[in-house]
Amino acid sequence: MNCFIHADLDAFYASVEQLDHPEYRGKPVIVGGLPGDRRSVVSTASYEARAFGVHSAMPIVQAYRLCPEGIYLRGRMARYREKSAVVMEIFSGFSFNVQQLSIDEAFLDISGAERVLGPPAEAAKKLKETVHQKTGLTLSVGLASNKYIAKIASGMSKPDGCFIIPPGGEEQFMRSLPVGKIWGAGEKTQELFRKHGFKTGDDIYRLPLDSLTAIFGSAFGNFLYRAVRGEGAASFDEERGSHSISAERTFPYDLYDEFAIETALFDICQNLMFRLLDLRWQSRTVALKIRYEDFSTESARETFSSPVSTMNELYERILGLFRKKYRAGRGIRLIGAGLLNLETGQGARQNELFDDGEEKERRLEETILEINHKFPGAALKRGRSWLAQSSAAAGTPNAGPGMQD
DNA sequence: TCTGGGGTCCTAGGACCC
DNA sequence: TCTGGGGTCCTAGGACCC
Repeated sequence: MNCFIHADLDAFYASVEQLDHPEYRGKPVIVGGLPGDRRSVVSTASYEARAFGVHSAMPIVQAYRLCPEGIYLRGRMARYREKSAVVMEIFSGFSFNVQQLSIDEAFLDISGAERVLGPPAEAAKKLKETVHQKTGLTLSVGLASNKYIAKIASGMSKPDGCFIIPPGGEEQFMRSLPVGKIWGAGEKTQELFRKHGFKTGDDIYRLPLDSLTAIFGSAFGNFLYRAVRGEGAASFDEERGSHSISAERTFPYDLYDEFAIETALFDICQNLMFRLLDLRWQSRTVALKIRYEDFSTESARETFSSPVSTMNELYERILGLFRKKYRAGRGIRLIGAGLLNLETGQGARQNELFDDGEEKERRLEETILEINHKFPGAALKRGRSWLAQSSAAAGTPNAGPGMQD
């Protein structure tokens, strides 16, 4: 009999802050931005803050209106990752098959582990106790015969709870479930549910497959058909196929100046290139994203015959897309770039394809990456002015390294 | 109340080939 | 002399998740 635990840390970022700062305990803590930060949103609100109506993804200015006495923090990702690693390590002690979904949640396959862990309900209880004892954090847990239902169950047990769907009870659970709790159905789909008068899983259960696919499309219609019958989603079990990395920036005020926009793009490309080298992956497809003042969003992408090999090359590819796409005069609130369809670096690089300048360039970048890696405080970067000179000189790096610290 | 950043997956349509 | 069908690769946009 299959048995999965979905374990989810409660109000994770806010809880870590309350642990590290005892004076925050019992008070509304809002992680995501300071009250004056334009265009920031709430990342995590402590349960004390939620009582004021503050929740994730809410603009900070709105949160401040609801809860001016709150403690506002920008957040410390490095610290959260550290705590997360400790928790994931504890999970590994309970299951050989831990599938981490994000920084604060994971599936634990405990099928057939009854002799070691005791009955599943006992295992879940012990897991919560161990995490609390060793980290001070509380955990919400869902237990079911498949991952999809375990995930929904943990959400319904929050905070610090445990919700068990007994084997054989899956279909009944899904049919009585309010559609608002169906995982994977967001705002737009909820609108469709309302339009068709669907209130619970049972309303979906009654429809034949072809009606569901007519309303929701082929993929999601099939998914719903299975979900309300208590069957797990296949997508949780498959290996993730494609990979991509991206970086974007929202400006506090809309940008109109092309030089300023291109400077931001340069920074973003630099960040991307270093991450790409660090991962030792390759990509032939670059992508650009522009969000305008009215929040309308456009994107462009292009696949090249060869992978991106240097920072210079990445920037030129992205810049090419930007100049084709951007209609001058429109205010830009966000600019972003990405590398799609990442492939593993296939052992030896095709160095023979690079000319001398490119090869030197690439090595310089790798050196900078390495220094940044060893001395995280150094923040070594290549200046944009240096790049402009170097590309004008057709790949002959000049002596002045143009690094800023 | 104006709406982050980093991801994944799906859809529809075009180009091209056999 | 008016137009099939399948496969593959690519692009833009959108929905959703944490």
